[in-house]
Parts: sequence; C-alpha cells; structure tokens
Amino acid sequence: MGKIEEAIKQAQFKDVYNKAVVNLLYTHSYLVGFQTSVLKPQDISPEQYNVLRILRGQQGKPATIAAIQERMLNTMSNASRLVDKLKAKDLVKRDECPENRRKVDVLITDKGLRLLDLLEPQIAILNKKVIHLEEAELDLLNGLLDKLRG
Amino acid sequence: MGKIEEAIKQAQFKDVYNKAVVNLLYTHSYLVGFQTSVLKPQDISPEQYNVLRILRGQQGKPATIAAIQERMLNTMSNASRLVDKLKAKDLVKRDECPENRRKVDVLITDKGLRLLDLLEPQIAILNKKVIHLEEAELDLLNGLLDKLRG
DNA sequence: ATTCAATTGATGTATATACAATTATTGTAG
DNA sequence: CTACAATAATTGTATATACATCAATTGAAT
Repeated sequence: MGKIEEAIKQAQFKDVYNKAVVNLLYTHSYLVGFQTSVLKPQDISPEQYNVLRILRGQQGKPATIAAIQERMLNTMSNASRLVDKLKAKDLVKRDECPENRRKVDVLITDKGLRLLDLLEPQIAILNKKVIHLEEAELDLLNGLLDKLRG
Repeated sequence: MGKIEEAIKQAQFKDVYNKAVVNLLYTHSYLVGFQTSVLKPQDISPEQYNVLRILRGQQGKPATIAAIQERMLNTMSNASRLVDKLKAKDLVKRDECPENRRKVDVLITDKGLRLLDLLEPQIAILNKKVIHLEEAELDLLNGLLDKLRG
C-alpha cells in the first residue's frame, strides 16, 4: 500500500497538516475494515464491541448511559440505541436505577463477557498482522497522537 | 486532553497494538468533529467535501463513479449517492458517458470550485489550531501511518 | 448471431453518527 | 408548596457506511 499519495492517487497536499488529516482518516478506514471482518461473523459492530469493553471495564459496577457515552470513541453518539441492540442479543442487561429513576444501570452479562473472551484474541492476532509497526514505533505513534490532541 | 488513557478513562490496554488502534479511532473522531464544524455551516458533509476535492483534482477531466470510489477515504462506500446529493446542490454535474452508456461522467461545477475556495482556507486555519504538532512531528506521523499500513 | 459472463452504476436494508427535540424525573428558588 | 430549571435518557430526522442485490450495458465465446 505504501505512501498515502499513492493510496488515494493524489499527487500532493496543500500542507503537511492536511496530509496528516487525510492520512489519519485513511488509516482509520483501513483499521476499522479489519476489525469488522472479525466482529461481523459474531453479528456485532465495532461500536457495540466498544460498549461491551467499556462495560467490562466497570468490573461488576453498573454504568449509566451517560457514563458509557463519556468513554466512547465517537464523542456525541448514541449509547442509548447501542445498548438497545446489545440487550436484544442478551449481551447486556439494563435496569432502572433505584435511587434515581431518570438513570439506568447497564451491566454486561456472562454471555457478553464470553463474547469478549472469544473476540479479543482474534482481534489481537489480526492487529499484529495488519499493523506493520514494531513496539517502539507504536509507542512513538501513541505519543504523537496524544500530543496532536493537545 | 492529553493521554488516551485519561481521554477515555481506561486504566490500561491489553497491548500496545490495541492502544494504538483505540488512539487512532479516538483521534479520528477528534479531527472529524472539527472539520464538521467548518463544513456544516455550508451544508456539506466531510464525505461530500472529500468527493469535491477528488473531482477538482481531475483538472477538468470527468471522473466516473468507480474512479471516485477508488480515491475515497472510506473504501467501500457509496459514491453514487454522494454524487446525487452534490448534484442536488449544483456542486457537480453528472452526464451519461457517450462512448460507454454504463458509465457516468461526473464534473465539479464552478459553484463547487467556489465552495472549495471558501472552505479550504478555513480548514487550514482550523487544522493548525487543533493539531498540536510541529511540521517535523507531522512528517514523522505521516511516515508512521504509511508504514503501519505496510 | 446468440448466449453468457463481466462491468458499471443504482437501489435496498441494517447499522451508526450527529444533532435537535421531547419526555420523565429530580433539584432548587421564591 | 409550586414553578421553573437541570439532569438523564429516549426518540426523530438527515446523513453516511457496508454490504448485497439488481438492472442495464458491453464484451467475449461458441
């Protein structure tokens, strides 16, 4: 695949900022495509997978919709409907919060935990296969991305 | 904002590959959010903006739907419907290709070119504001992303 | 020349995003 | 206590993605 200029057949960019943005968008699409190839056979989307991991990170404590939203990768999205979809598959359960009836308590189920146990090794293997960087380079990339956002 | 661990309130990652994927997805969302803030007042989406830039890159030569698709950042998407939306706004025109009636010739209009002239300086200013990296770091980032995809 | 395959684009469906608007509940000020 | 504001989640709408399928046109083989 190589350089971004070849990948999207664009001769040049206005400036290096623009090039970096395009490169990031393109790489994002590259990675999401691979992730989806693992998740789709289990009928789960990347976003649903993300929500499941957030819920497991709660270690048994329930999370409200707002708490899930806050931790999601896509900032202003719609955790409510994602939780709906996951509940329909028995991967999470959702109960009215007793001390505040505006809130809902969302918990991952055993079935949800088992699905994560199945998926995560597959994702890990795939990541190593399609990310052609060594650990030191990944550390560097992570540092640059953190700094980019300021 | 700082480190990705704080941004999404996750203590640690399984491995550095996983962390890099999450960091990329999160940074993607960060950047697209800002781009949208410039594009939305002109009633145009990031994807439509991308198609307009591809068409301008043709320098007067028409592009088929397949050619647009090939250059798009989101690989297997739907250029056909995006062109529809742009045509409804008179930003592109679409004609049946005379020598092969399966194909369509898509061209950017003067109105489309003027919109790009309006938007691009705004995007450039915004990019410099929200991307907290210097040019050397951006070169490094671009190199890492290119290498990541192999 | 006719048939069958390949190409090109359009369309249908499910999912998700980005907002705005709405509903229900809780908190607070007068 | 009542009215109003703030909070939490749901719902509605427009847009886009990811596929799969379909229709039309063209190319190729017999």
